[in-house]
Amino acid sequence: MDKMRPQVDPKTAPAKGDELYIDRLRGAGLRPTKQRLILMNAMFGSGDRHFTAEELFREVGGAGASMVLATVYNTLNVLADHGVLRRVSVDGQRSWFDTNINPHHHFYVDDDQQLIDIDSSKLKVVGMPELPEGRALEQVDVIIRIR
Amino acid sequence: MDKMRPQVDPKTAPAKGDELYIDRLRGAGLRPTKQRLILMNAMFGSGDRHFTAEELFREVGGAGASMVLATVYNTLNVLADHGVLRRVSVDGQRSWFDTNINPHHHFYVDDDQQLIDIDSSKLKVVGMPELPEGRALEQVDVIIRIR
DNA sequence: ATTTGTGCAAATCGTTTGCATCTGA
DNA sequence: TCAGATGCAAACGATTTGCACAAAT
Repeated sequence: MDKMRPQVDPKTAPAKGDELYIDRLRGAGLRPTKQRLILMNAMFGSGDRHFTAEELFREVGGAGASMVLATVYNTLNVLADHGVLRRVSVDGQRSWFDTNINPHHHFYVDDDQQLIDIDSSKLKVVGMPELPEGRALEQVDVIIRIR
Repeated sequence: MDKMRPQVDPKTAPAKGDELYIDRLRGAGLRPTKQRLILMNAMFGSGDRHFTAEELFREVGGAGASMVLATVYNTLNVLADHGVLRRVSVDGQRSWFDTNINPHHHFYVDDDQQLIDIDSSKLKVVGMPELPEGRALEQVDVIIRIR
């Protein structure tokens, strides 16, 4: 089995559409590195989407490509921690990420492990209870599991 | 404690409340084994609660005790699959289980990794969208993350 | 006698970490 | 220059699995 082989490859030089992502990264206080730009392009290049670290890694070339799996994990975590991505917990196994950071909800198709957005204008949570003493609201997740 | 009465190892002797659990297991089509009864007692012995496999394992004696960790995992999975327990996904790391199988929701305190029930009479989801073609509703999870 | 469950250890899977090296500001 | 990123391999934690043995029906 071939090991991941990272390399400095000229073909991965910043593309023209990158200014947007460079700004977005800088705006979050993050350095726009080559790897991050590759990931941003892959993630945000085609509308709202959901993926795991492994999936995104394969998408940008997998083993022997532009970066190492650990970098994908690190980057996704950093981006989620800085509000560029949203983390979604659907199963106890792996972490999902969502390019849509606006409040919204999800269908989760158990059988084919797929996330589908639900606009927050349609589905609402009413009767939000008082939070326990001294706690602050962080996020409301609604996951509708279907099969 | 009564010293006159011969002591029986609580790990091997069915307790008096066990008929209830035996029925509940049989009702779910499961054999009431010694290990399962120990777990049922621990889980359901004190109102609604939340726990991970590891936690429950420690509670019933941990290593060198009444059963092996893998059995706890297997049992919890079987019980959840048969509707005796409810699985709750809050983080991408480990699986939580809930003894309350009635529809209800949760606070999740991020900092101390704690689940708190929210009665479903208070908090409701309105505007449930149509399910995607050919899908059936399985469960609705609302998790209010707080810190 | 069959079927089902358990013990145990090894394997697997997803993810993180330590450290040397590299890179962007 | 120098904090911050990345490569890489090893470590890790949670969970599952394979197989021989034990227990429940």
